[in-house]
Amino acid sequence: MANEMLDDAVRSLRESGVRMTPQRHAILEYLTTGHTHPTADEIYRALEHRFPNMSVATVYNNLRVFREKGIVEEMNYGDASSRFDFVTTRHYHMICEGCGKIVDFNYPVLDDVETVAAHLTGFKVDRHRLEVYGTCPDCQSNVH
Amino acid sequence: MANEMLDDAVRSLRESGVRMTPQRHAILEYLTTGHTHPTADEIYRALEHRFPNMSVATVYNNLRVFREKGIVEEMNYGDASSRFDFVTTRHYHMICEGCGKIVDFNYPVLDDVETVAAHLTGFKVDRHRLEVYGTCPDCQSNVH
DNA sequence: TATTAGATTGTAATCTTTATAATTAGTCTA
DNA sequence: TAGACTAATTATAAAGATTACAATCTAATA
Repeated sequence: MANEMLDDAVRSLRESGVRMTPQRHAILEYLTTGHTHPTADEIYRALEHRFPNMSVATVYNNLRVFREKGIVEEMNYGDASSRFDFVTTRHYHMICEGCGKIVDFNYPVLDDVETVAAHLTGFKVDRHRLEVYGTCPDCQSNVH
Repeated sequence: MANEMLDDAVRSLRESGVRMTPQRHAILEYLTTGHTHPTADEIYRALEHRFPNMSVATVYNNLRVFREKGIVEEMNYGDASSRFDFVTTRHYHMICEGCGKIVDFNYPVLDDVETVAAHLTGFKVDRHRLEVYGTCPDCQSNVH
């Protein structure tokens, strides 16, 4: 369940000395309850009715903390603002060029690419990122 | 040679009704002469001595045109500004998390990922993008 | 060469993100 | 449980990247 993910995240943050505030908890809760790839602004707007005094900076600060702790992944796509994704199992992203919709899909992890890239470039490889772009079913049928 | 790439680009743009201005030509020239993955601002600063009156908007406008025509690829990495890459042969990018350096490397095109992703999501696939992140040799030896 | 639509310029505006200082509030310990 | 310590939040300003827009200019075409 989402609750487990949330509890795990809270525990792991606590263990590394990160304090748990109501705002921070709410952002984590938002990310673990079906809201995938939101922007910072979307999170802010979703929570401002519960925290009328919350600052946008708080959202950004927390997202940075979560990213540094490996709890969320930050992604820059074509559009202006970053999107944030709660890290669960390894997955890749399919992105619609028509409407911007993002859908996760699973695929065997491309370890080989990392090995080859390390060999060719001399870099010490840390991670990789793969995105597929195309047109979602809705946008395909909306062509007129 | 770079000249061929440049000539091809100019021809293909002309054929699709894009006018060739000195500024536009200079931007293309810059992109085809060994300057890989520059930001819009880097292009602007590199050319402003030749075109003292050139506007930043011109650089952005042209990069958008080139992107729409498939002549350059736009990439958003962790840093603030987009980077632009002249499209030649298919290659992927290795990015240093220490200093931001970007190195191209070749790898068999991941057609299979596109096929699988299309099947799993119902999208019509257009293209994909892969980046590997790590630490470049320089940054590895600069750890102290 | 005259025409015309597209391109450029200059500037303002927008949008996202970060910086900063003051205030507030978790967490730890006595 | 109170007090202290320090991190987190808030509010606001600032920075930086990109876009919008109106006026001017110019490449392409006949």
